[in-house]
Amino acid sequence: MATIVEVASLAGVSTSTVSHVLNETRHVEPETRAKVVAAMKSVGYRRDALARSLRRSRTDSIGLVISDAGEPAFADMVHGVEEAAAQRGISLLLANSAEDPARERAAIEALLDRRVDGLILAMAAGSGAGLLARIREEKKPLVLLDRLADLDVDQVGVDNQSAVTALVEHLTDKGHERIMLVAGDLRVSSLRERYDGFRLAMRERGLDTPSDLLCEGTSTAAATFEQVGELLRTSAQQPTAILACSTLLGAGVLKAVQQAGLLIPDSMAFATFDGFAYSDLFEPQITTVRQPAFQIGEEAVGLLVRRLEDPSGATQIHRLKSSIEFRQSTE
Amino acid sequence: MATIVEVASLAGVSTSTVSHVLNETRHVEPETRAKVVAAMKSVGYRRDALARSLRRSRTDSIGLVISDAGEPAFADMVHGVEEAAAQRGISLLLANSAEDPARERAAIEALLDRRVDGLILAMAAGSGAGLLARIREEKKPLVLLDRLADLDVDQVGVDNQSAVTALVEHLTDKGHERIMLVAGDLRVSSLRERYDGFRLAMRERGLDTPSDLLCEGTSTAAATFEQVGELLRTSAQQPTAILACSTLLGAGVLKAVQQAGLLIPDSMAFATFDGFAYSDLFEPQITTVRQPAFQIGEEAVGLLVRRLEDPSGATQIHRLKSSIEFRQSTE
DNA sequence: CTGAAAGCGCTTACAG
DNA sequence: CTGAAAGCGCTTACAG
Repeated sequence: MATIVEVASLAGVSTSTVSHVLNETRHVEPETRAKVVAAMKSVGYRRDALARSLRRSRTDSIGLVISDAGEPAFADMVHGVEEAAAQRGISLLLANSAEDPARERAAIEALLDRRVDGLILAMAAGSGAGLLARIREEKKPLVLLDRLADLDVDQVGVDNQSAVTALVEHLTDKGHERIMLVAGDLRVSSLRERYDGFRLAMRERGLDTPSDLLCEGTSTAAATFEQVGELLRTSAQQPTAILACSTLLGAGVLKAVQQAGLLIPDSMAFATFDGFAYSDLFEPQITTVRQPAFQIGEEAVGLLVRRLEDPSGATQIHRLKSSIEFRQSTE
Repeated sequence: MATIVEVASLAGVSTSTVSHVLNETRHVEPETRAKVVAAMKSVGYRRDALARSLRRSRTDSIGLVISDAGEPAFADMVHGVEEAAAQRGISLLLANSAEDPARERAAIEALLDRRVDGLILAMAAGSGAGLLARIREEKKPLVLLDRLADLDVDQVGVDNQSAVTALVEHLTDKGHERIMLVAGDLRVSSLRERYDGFRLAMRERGLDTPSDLLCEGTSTAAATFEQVGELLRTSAQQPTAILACSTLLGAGVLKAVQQAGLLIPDSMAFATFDGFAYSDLFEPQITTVRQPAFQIGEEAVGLLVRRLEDPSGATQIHRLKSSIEFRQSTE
């Protein structure tokens, strides 16, 4: 690998000059510049971003730690982050915590070691408050993604409250009063928000949800299948509708409903958050809350970049609007 | 950020010693070590991976450039790469070319600037041979992912030939002779292999596929929908089965089939490569070739690491086996 | 068993 | 308009 020194000596100039033509950071006489450019060409010069970063103490890279690379919504967010970063000439370091706080911690430490300019984080379900304190301690710009926290930190997510309210309104309008909520792991803030929003919206309509219509704590499709199946078999008050709070939970519910021999929508209405890819091609067609996952990712980069430019600006918390696709499953 | 110098002076030792306790790279007296460790704790020392990389001329990072972050199979491969890299303490730099050779080139240049130890690449459809030559020129270890090339480079993909042969065998056994192939962009090597494999397998069974049963060149679901719809409307010899070579193509086909008022499998058999997530929950249930995408990703990291350890070893080309899920759509 | 010092490849005040 | 030189934070022969 050729270095700036070789280029300089070949061109008969100082390394300062080479650096300045490289960065267009001070005027260089056209002839001098031409010699430098020619020298760079001839040795196949490529600037070492590491050395540059070391000297400038910024890396033009950011770290993204997501909690569950399996969920399609997260895949779209990663996609959005990548796109927005690339547009700005920022490199993306990706890590997946797989909902494991220990892996999450390790990933973040590795990212900090690499001196990323900032972090975007979708926290693992069980991760403690210590983690964020640690990042703050390092004074590293941080944006929370999808899973928000009640803290003074930049964040981007979706408006879970209003989405779940709209869904409850839709279902109650259709005459449903016994709605089962399949909520998932309530340590995940987005799921907690959907859960709380659901109960609030129900109460506002004078409806109370008995505990055997609240299925929470599962975090795999298989476990959800089991638990929902059990509830459908044993519950004194059978639901007329089921609402799942993520793709994975929805998959478990669908399987349980099918096994119970229930038909959607005739014997059971069903709606889910996030939903399935290309689902309009298949039966049953399912009412789905779509979060703008790609844009959430883009927005996270936007916030992070803003923060890098203005470290002391006011904290921003963005909640993008979900859209609801009303389909046959709740007809 | 505390540096090794501060730690050294606080502990009353040289920076050499600090470095050696950090890396456990030579014996240090227990007492000395204790002082160093205490000093590191007290200043909250964190090693600068950049400086370390610069000095050692290796970064313990790899770059992954994929061609289409939208396809679920690629999402799984990324997932596998991330997992395998993390296990080895390697950081992952992710970029998406979105099938655009210019973006691909830019991404690779950025990665090379960052001195990644190696590259994993799923080439964009239209990317020229120059790209690989360029990487070879830089003597950067490279593994080709999913989209293989007829070159002396480490590669991991799937055995498209045998998968498509099995599918053709399955369909012809069911009595299908007029099978439409929806092949996609034939500049993509995996799609080319499926196309060639299909024609070969058909010929071996004494079947010739007329050109109006060969749909190729589309690379979006929308374009595929249009083109397949057109063929279904105009073709002299209507197919009794359709085979799609990717998820995206399959989505276009399904829509066209539905619009044509054809029922799967009664009036049209259908099978696809890659397939849809959770598709066993929905109707119609579709015969699908599943590639082990996650393992392909893991394997790519394995090959790359092997190459880093043994730069002059023999080139390895791994083709993992796909599995075929036979479902109702081809009954 | 430990330290002094060179050097990785850049950027950037400072000087002329 | 350009150059000499310090310094970013490490690792690692070399020496004792």
